[in-house]
Amino acid sequence: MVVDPPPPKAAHPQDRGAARREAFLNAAREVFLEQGYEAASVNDVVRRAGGSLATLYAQFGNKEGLFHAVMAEQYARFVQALAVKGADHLSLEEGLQALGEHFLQALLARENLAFFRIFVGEAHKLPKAVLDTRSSGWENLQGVVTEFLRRHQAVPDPQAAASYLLDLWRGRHHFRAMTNEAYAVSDEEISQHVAKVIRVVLYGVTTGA
Amino acid sequence: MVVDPPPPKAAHPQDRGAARREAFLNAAREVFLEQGYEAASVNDVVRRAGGSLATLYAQFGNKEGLFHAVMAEQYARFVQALAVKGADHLSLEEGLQALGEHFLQALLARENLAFFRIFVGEAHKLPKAVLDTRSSGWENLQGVVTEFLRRHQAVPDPQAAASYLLDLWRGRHHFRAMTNEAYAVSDEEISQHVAKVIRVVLYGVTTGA
DNA sequence: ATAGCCATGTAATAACCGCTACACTTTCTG
DNA sequence: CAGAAAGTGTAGCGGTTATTACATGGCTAT
Repeated sequence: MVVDPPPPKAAHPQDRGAARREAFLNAAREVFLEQGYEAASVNDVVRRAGGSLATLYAQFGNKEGLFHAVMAEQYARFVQALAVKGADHLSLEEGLQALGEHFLQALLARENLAFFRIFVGEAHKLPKAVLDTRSSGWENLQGVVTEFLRRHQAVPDPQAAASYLLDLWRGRHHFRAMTNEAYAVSDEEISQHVAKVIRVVLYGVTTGA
Repeated sequence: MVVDPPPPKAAHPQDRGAARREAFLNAAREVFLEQGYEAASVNDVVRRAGGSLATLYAQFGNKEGLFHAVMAEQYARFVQALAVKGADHLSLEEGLQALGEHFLQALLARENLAFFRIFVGEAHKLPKAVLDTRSSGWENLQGVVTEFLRRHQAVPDPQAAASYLLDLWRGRHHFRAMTNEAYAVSDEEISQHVAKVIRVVLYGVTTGA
């Protein structure tokens, strides 16, 4: 055996490092999302995650690097939660209803609300890599809704209508939920709100009343 | 002169104290709005305002008290900026246009955007006195728009239509402006956006396209 | 003028912060 | 099994923080 298999070498240390990294990220996510960037303590993260402070600094460089990693991961989760594929075979109203409910549920999920709070307050110190793809999830969803409207030939300007749908779905609850942790919306309320917005956008305010 | 005039005694010290308080509040507003609560330093506030650290603590108790005072004042300013009286004699479209532009200009003003950023991130540590009246400005404006629509008998459900107008006016720009300091909207864009939303809500998506 | 009051300026306290250094143990590799 | 590499624990450094204490100055009223 003069030649070892080139690719499959050093499996364990990578796993070990990845496990440490994941533990750090999980603890850091808790701390950052519930305390904010400035109030969060790196020592507190290590205290919760176990392991050593030195290892954390070896992996993320400094506090800001850890914060960036947490926010990038959290943003990716949110985008993935938004990405929904089904609903193509549904009718116009049923499809929009499914899209809208899924969208609003994601927006109002506790973890994502905490993420948005930090995001709004600390956006100025996030790296461009996160900021540049900032609106990709949103525009992606808007594209899905636009395409759905276009396929059903429901409105003359699908792009504008999709924008109105998303803004109205979000408008009523998102800001209030961000600024008030006790603000709760039941599934029924979400469902009815989504349905009403659909009627208003598709058929005008006279039908929605 | 055995009896001095009871009310008008000690005029100067009150003025002096009020002037000190105002100087502290102005400096604190700058510091808090541009640095956030945690990153802000009380000594920095005193350095900018002049005066003494001891007097600041005598007036506001501690850092949180100073923060509460700043946020309450700033919120009052925002509410007052929203409160617009005129536009009663205007036509339906012209009146809504004036209301919408005024509303969006206030929402997107630099100082108010900074206020919202702190408000979203730090709402959990604001006193109830501020939080309870949190939505009063918004609901007040919604009431004005509702009344305006009702007087013109423009729609069957003025309350719902007013809600849609406000959500759509705000939706497109507010969140983006909060998370991106470089996000700029020209007066023309605001005017056109407001007008388009009015057409959509009043006459449906078919006309707005 | 004298006594009292309040603002001032400055210094000190005590705690916590991010971060680094270092000696030690564990784990993997050749 | 020897040695390299990586993880661990702790202790400490330099700095900043909110907050308090205190000695000093200017003002008002008697």
